[in-house]
Amino acid sequence: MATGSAAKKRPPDPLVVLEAFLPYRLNVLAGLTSSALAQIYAERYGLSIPAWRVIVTLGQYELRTARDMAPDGVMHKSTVSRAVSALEKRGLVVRRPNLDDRREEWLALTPRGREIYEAVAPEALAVEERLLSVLTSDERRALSSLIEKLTRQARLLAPRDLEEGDA
Amino acid sequence: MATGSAAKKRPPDPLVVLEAFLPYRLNVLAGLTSSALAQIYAERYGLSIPAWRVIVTLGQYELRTARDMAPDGVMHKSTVSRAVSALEKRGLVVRRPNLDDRREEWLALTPRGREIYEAVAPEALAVEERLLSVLTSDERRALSSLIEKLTRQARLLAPRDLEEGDA
DNA sequence: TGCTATTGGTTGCCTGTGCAACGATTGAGG
DNA sequence: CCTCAATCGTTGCACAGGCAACCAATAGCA
Repeated sequence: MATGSAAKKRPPDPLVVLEAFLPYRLNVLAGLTSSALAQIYAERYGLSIPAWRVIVTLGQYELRTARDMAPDGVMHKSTVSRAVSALEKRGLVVRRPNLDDRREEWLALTPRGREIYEAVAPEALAVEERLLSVLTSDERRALSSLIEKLTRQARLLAPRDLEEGDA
Repeated sequence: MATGSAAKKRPPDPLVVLEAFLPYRLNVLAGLTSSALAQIYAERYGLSIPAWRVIVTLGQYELRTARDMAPDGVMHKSTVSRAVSALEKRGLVVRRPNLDDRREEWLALTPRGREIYEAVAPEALAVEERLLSVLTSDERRALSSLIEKLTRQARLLAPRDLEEGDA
């Protein structure tokens, strides 16, 4: 009772309503924002998502190793590796050996790489701002907090085998 | 001033801080929730994400065409087509011709398909609930509203060429 | 009735990426 | 010093999925 009309024909009351299902909605939203962004960094600068992330990280930190690009296993080692190779081939990134530990290599933007970074970054921020423009400052703060809480929780539920982990 | 230490060496103040960039955060969150869910429907039932969506949609609507599976271009025609083929081969879905328009076909779950649906759906909902368990009811409502606003806006910014559109 | 445009769905091709195995280097312990 | 385990990064393999060309069926229009 209270479930509305009882047994119209066969469907035993939908268990999952896809359009209301959080993981689905998050995937759709993330996909749409990626599409919006891709218009900038893919179509205009020929960057893939991993490449874009490498560029931004190097723009942010100046000097990093490939390992640092996937802090929490967001990107796979192999994905980073290939993105870096491609960027190196295009002359946007250089590798320099780390003499203290020759297993890893330092990565940095070349001048041309930084040029691109400085061109793309503001445009990307503009897209973000256009996205957020439908929210008030309070809503933005709430959004940020919600994303953080959910991300923390999702990390607990997701399989841990994304490389070693804690400690 | 107020920006902290001024010019340590070269980096001209990071333009984009990846960890604070909304599209990035959304992608990470969506990826993690997908991983958490995949443990259920992939590892335990051998379903891909598209297959899972087809199953859920048919569990919800009982009778749909392949076209209906991608209401807003979230999934590609070809993706749906291949997912349906695979499910048909496994005997979880059947096709029946639509005599009114023989271009399209009706899709429905077989009894075995519905069995799986009824087994997977509650588990998927449980994962969703575990995710949401860190939020209060107020926060859940806020989240839902924020996702909807952002999705609507993102749809405006994303390239429209995902099939025809408006009208 | 014929002719063209549109739509639902399939398939070949190509790219991107996860996985696992590997080589190179380092660190720990006897 | 030597050996074994762990770590950074690369690469071959396989598969998923986007794109575009295509087929079949329908609709619009003369």
